[in-house]
Amino acid sequence: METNNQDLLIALADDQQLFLRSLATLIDGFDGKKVIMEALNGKDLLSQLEITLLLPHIILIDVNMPIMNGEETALLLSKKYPDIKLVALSMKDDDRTIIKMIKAGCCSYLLKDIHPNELDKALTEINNNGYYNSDTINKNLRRLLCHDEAELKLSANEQLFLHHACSDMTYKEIASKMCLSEKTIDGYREAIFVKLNVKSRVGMALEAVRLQLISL
Amino acid sequence: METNNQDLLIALADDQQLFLRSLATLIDGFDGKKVIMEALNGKDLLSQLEITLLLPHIILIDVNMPIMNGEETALLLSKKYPDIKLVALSMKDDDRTIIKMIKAGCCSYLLKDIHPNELDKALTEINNNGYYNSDTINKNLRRLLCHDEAELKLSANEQLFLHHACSDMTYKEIASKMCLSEKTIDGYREAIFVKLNVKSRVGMALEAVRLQLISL
DNA sequence: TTATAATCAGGTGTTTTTACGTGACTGTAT
DNA sequence: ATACAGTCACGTAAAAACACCTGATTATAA
Repeated sequence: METNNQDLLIALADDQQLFLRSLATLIDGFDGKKVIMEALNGKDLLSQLEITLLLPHIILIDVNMPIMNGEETALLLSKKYPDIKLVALSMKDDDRTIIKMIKAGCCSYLLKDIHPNELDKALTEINNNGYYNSDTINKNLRRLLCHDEAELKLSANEQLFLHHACSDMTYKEIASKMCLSEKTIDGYREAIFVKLNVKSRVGMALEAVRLQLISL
Repeated sequence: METNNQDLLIALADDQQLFLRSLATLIDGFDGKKVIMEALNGKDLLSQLEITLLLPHIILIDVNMPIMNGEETALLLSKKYPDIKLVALSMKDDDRTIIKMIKAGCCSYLLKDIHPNELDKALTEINNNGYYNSDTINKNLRRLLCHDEAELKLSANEQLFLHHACSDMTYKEIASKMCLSEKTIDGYREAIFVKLNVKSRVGMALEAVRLQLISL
């Protein structure tokens, strides 16, 4: 692999192989930009970074990956390689995800349906200024950061309960599976009803899916 | 745009612009293959086809698109342009979606996480043989086509009920909203429980989301 | 130390959901 | 005409879900 001293070096992490390889091809076509690393998940990316002699300047990280997702990956990377600029890449532009990735150390959040020209521009700006935010994301950012404290916090047990609750199991069965009293389970239920602002188990389950607290 | 007489001409439809353009770049790099059309949705694709003088040999269609989704698009295309080979492109490999797209006229179903080499091979084979199916899809195909008749059929009222059931409303409220007896509603519930093979309203709601009978 | 919050657990009673059986009324295909 | 599938409706009883209350324990902060 030939690289120029002047090149802006990029690493990619995305579980969709076709997109990953395509994007690499596209970026290699950009002026002065070179993809030096392609990973299929966060773990893959980290192990590649450990053995490489040539670190990238910018890493594009898909938010939804198996094995190690975007948030975990970004958190680890921002600690271990604070000089590398991290960019979140996602299909969705929901508030919570954006906040999550920014807090995890990303200096930008790009949607997968942007135009290649904007990506090119974004990479250049991130290299020059250290950040880039698309208009659509930007206009919400202040509001997002203000509401940051209103974020949803579930305890470990509440999260586990929520997962079990998104099934055909009864609360009794869940209590038994979690080795807790039915009444404790009932407490979790009430707490989550309030936090998610719902009035029934169905509402809770669907809201959990919407907020991506659980995946289908 | 320069094309060679020998080139295999490809059209693409995908709502994620970055993927669309990247994929085009990738495919253009394949030997003897040329992307001559890129559309962001089914409607866009159809209107481009109507005004073009140069029809593609193969069209890659994303299953999930806004405005006009993959299934509708494939159905229309296979009627209007029976000579063009249609290929479904999707992130998910769930049975129902595959069946849907094959029935809509696609001669192949490819996952977005395949390796570029396999895509290249697939395109060549589709041009030569008229079809291509990846191993993972292929091994299920016979089973899928057998179970085809077991497809899910909900009456209009059952569908409406299902939508209402995916909310915080009680069955009583749903009955009132649908101007039906609670007992009738109860009948819908039982029928859908059997059809979706679930044992509770939560299971029903989540399964409905999984099967994309309802959207969030 | 006291206060504060988080977690776990129990009690009581109501409402909702679920299971199962029955029958009437359509339309329509044989 | 008969048989069949689909829709709507009612009844009963048990199980599950929900609301609102209390108190014990533990950890952490003021």
